[in-house]
Amino acid sequence: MVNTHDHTEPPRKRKRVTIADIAQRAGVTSGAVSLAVNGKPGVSDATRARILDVARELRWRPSHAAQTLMGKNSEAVGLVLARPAEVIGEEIFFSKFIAGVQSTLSGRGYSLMLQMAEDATAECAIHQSWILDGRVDGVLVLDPRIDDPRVEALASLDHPTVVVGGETDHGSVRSVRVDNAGAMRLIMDHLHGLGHDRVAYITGDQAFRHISERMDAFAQFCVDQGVWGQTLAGNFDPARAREATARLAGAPHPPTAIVYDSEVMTIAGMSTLASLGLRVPGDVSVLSWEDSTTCQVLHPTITALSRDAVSLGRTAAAEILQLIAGKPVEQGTVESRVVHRESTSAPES
Amino acid sequence: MVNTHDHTEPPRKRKRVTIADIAQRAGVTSGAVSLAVNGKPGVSDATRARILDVARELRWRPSHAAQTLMGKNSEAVGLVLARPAEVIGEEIFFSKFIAGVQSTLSGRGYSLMLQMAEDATAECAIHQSWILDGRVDGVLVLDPRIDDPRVEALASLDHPTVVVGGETDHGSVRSVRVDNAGAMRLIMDHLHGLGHDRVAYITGDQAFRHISERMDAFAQFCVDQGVWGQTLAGNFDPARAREATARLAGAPHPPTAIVYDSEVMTIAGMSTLASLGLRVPGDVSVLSWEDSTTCQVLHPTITALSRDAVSLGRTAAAEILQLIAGKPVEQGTVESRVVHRESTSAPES
DNA sequence: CTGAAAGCGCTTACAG
DNA sequence: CTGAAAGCGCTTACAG
Repeated sequence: MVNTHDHTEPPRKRKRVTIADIAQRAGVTSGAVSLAVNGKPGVSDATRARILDVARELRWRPSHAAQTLMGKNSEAVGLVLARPAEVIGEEIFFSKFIAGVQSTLSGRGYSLMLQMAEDATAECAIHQSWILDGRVDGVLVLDPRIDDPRVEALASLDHPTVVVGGETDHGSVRSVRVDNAGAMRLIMDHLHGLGHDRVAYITGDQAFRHISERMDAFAQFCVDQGVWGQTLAGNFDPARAREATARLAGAPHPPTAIVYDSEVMTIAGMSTLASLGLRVPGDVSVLSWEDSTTCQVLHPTITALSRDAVSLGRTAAAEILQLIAGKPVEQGTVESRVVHRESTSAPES
Repeated sequence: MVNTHDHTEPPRKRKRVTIADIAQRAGVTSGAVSLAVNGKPGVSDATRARILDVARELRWRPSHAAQTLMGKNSEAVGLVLARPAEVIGEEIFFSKFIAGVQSTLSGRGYSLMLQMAEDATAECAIHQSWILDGRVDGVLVLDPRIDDPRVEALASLDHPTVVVGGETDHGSVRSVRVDNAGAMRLIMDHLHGLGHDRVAYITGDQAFRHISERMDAFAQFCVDQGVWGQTLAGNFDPARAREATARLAGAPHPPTAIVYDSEVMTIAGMSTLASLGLRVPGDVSVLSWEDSTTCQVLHPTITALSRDAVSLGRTAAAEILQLIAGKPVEQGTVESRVVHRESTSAPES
């Protein structure tokens, strides 16, 4: 018996539906289909309706690759994280920021391209290849360092770029202004207002521009207001925050308040104080430069600077979207405020 | 005076360097260039060397769009998060998982496409468009729900898919096995071993498969070992965890140990206990199903199930990469262990 | 309003 | 080993 199936096509991947298929079925040319599906003038309403019907029926979807080849936007924004996986996994800031970026992007149908890099050089290389490949329409740069090479490199590519936490407006580069100095003044006003005049500040990595801005503002405030201010340079490492805290607590004349640069550092510091038998806020007030659920539920609850990383992300996303669309950028400002909770009070002595 | 600049070209975007440019400059055809730069046979070593030199000199980079149009892989993996931005910003699991995925992906030059979605239906739509657009080579699905529609939908697309936290191997769909039942047994062994026989479990959202697996294992253990076990269904909301904790604490015969399904819930519960004047672990032991720096630095430090979300992410990424490469998938298992800290001890009574 | 054609930047048979 | 050509799926002038 002859196998009549010998001549059937091999079961190759079901072929993609193209505008040519639609054109054939609708009895027009592929050019007409292109105009119709893109809502451009050049086809009659009747023809357009017929073409759209066929497209729907065939479940056609435009080929993203072909469209990009013709110069269409990729509808994606790039973000490279140049920090170790462990830090990104711990610091609540990153997930909040990304969540904020996402919520704005998703609303407009944009995706986020995310990658991690060893250092700023690798980060640049990734941004560059994404941009040259047309895989992203713009990129977001986080936490510029002092004399950051990335800003320069990206400016020379002349593509939409938004820097978060630096004041670099430069060619096609815009930035989300984060008023670190102002936020530090809010913090110091809060503590000074409560009556503290011996304040310590345990910092993150001062190679970052935002950290150095905070340090400057701290020093400035102390000088202006006659507050005894002690800065202990850290690097976001909780172990180091613990040491610094212990050193301060053991000093002959310890501070009455301590400010920490991150949530993780704050928690580490508080537990150190507790283990040394010091009461918060009775013996020393504590303030965190990052708010979180943990700050709200810990005992005592922690007074924190709420700069709202989620809306920082939203703002950055909104700016890059405007830049991509070629609209004038409404430079967003992210508000910070001090949320007063149990961990700060007037000094007892 | 005649403006000699009238005839200069407008300063349009500097044109892309293509293989045609290389071909012309090297005196060959573009076909030859393609073979040369892709390391394929068909050109002599001398020609190849010359072509590569020119390509380097012209700083040529292949057009990603043109390559995908010809069927090349996109070198990106997709992940859609179907949870509210607030939850993603708070739960440490997500950032750890993403960090883990990234660290494996980046090592192989892959990027992550990330997007947030309202619900599972929207998530499916995004995955589908990414896959059909050829923007991703495979997708990762997190936390399958009971009777999850996503798995079925993705299986029908016949593209590499890895489900994290479900046991669904099905067509082109693989899964990272997370032994929730076994982990719950570890937890209960720990508590039972300390002498607890009245244990409460405050859960996350039981619509998730992984939560329901944990609940089943909890009930099973209690029945088998004669432990009085009380499950209070929650939904990851710290406020709800707080209520549940207060209710338990106020019961006529309260539990001697409480297990929480997430870090945020645990912290909320601990602070509730503290505000009710109950000591941890003196009056009640506390155990968290998610480990973090916070668990390590809180006072008391929190006994936690360390399932290592970072390596879960790494494993998932490794599997999807194998699936994409068409290699047999070595199904990874993520180990869990109970890290014993201060918040659990033998019951005092 | 509609059709026929060129082109985006690459890859891949097919001849020489 | 090398050249000339077709094709991937779209968009966009350019004629009718």
